Amino acid sequence: MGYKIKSRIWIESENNVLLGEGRVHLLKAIQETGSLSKAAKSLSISYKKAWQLLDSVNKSAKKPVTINSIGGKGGGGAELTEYGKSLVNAFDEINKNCWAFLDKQLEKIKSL
Amino acid sequence: MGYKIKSRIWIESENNVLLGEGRVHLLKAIQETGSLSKAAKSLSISYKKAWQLLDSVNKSAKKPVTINSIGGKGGGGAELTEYGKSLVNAFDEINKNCWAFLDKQLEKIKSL
DNA sequence: TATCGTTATGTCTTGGCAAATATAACGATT
DNA sequence: AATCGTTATATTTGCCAAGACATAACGATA
Repeated sequence: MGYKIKSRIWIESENNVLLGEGRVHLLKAIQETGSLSKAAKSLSISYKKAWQLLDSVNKSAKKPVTINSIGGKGGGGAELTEYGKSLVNAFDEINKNCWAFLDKQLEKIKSL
Repeated sequence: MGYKIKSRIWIESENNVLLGEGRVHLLKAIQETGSLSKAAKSLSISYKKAWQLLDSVNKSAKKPVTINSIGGKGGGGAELTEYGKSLVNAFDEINKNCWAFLDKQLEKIKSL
């Protein structure tokens, strides 16, 4: 019965997308599973798409966001760096603040 | 050399999109040109796309946003209602406020 | 050195959306 | 009733991005 205000935010670095909601979801899934391929499965996206996203994040960031290992015990894996974790946390916080801010602004529409 | 934060906001009503940036651009162009077909040309989108967008806006809104006339002098035309004008103004204001808010939040990323 | 489950890429196919095209309906003006 | 530039809508065509598929590279372990 009411209006809702929705938003999507993202962070760019030198005209490249660094972080958005999809990328943050992926980073969180990597943190939980310890592997890029498992993260892709848990998000129901192809491994290729996940890899391209992560590659783009790491190329846009000033410091590495993940450490990826190939081969070895278990075949390899991926994990977030401390920098990556703090980026994810900062993005989440900004996003939540933005939602709260927009909810207040919505009154301007409802009163019309 | 710096990070930028970007956003896209939109307003939904009963799970239908009422207003977004594209729709607001279209409404402004209608206001300036007095016609949906001229508005479509000025935005370099097809007439069909413009018509579908406007139709969706009018179906989602509680009151008419435009008055469209078919035939007659000049073939017809479209113009914003007072309600339509106030919706556009409210959206613009919310959007600008959002940008300013996010610019402040960006410090949380820069300091990492 | 054979195995294993990853990361890292290239290629090929397809489904859905956008654009182009066509045409009907309309009504004030002449 | 003929004209005109719209609004309104259906149909077809074309294109691109996402997905499916395939495969190479890797290195710890045994």
